[in-house]
Amino acid sequence: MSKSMEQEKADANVSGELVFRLFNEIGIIAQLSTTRFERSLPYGMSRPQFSILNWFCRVDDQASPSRLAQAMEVTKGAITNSLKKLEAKNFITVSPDENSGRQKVVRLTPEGRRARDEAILCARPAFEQISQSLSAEALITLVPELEKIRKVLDESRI
Amino acid sequence: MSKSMEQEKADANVSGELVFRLFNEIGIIAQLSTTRFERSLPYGMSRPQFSILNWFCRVDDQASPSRLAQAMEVTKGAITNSLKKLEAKNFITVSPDENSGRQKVVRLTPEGRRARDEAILCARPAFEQISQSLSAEALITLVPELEKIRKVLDESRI
DNA sequence: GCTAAACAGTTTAAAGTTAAACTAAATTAG
DNA sequence: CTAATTTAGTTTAACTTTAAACTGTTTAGC
Repeated sequence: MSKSMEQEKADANVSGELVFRLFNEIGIIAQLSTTRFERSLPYGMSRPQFSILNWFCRVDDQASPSRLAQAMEVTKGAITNSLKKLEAKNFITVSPDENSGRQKVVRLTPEGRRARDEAILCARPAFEQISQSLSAEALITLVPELEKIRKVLDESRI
Repeated sequence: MSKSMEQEKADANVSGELVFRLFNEIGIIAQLSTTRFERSLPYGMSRPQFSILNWFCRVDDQASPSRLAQAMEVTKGAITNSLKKLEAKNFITVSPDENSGRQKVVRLTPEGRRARDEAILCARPAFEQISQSLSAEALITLVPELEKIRKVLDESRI
């Protein structure tokens, strides 16, 4: 085996180990931060429910349930469930689509928008401590790298 | 309001927004990578089950269920459930603790160790693609930063 | 020693998720 | 135009997790 091949193999092992650790850390952080985040949310809102409201504020003002399912990366059944909860709280409206009899149109209500803004305010303190113990520079490099990883995973979804 | 105070506030907002995006990305990556990882695992092993086997290989060769619950960051009930599954597959043994009538001792079996090694082999291809589309340098800076965040979250757990 | 508190583990109910079956509507192909 | 396929959304069953109640054991305090 040539020297360069050996080196390549070593690199691969190091990367493999690092990728493994990477996803391990990410899994633990996701678990801990989701728990913390959900506890801080108002109106008995869950993280998936918040994500839907937030999506409407950031991406589009209306969508079909299946589009939301894709955006949230969950099954259609899960979305059906979440939309029922949000509708019961008057945070969204669900109406038939005039252009397609098999689709529905989901829209944010003004109450939903207010609830989302409030949720962000409520969650802020829970994360302020973390933002204090992390340097701004670290965050600035971290976030784009994670976005890249998310995109790779997302585009190569099975 | 003084100039520096204004600047401070702006920094806080930027950090707040970044922290928010950080945990959002982490949540999505965790979801996508966990799905991918679990699909690649052999013996109908779940991620929590794998984590337990992996813990025994990396940290200690025996432990009580409650120590595992703390290490895995899940409730005792969840551990009871996972240990039953692992015991049914003969990947662990659960015996009474001779020194304490209320504790149990969980140990990895040789089959469990083999299953863990096999799981790592099975999972490797699923992550190889990611490790190729990420630079080694990026990984090397990313992982320690995430470890730091995990520790902050972990130490300040509510 | 005895009682109260703390601790380890299990069980239960409630909640949320997935995969798959199902209903209904739209599209495609012949 | 009709039949087959695909698509949208709901429902169901199985599973996992949490929080809380519960059982049994150990430790502390008096």
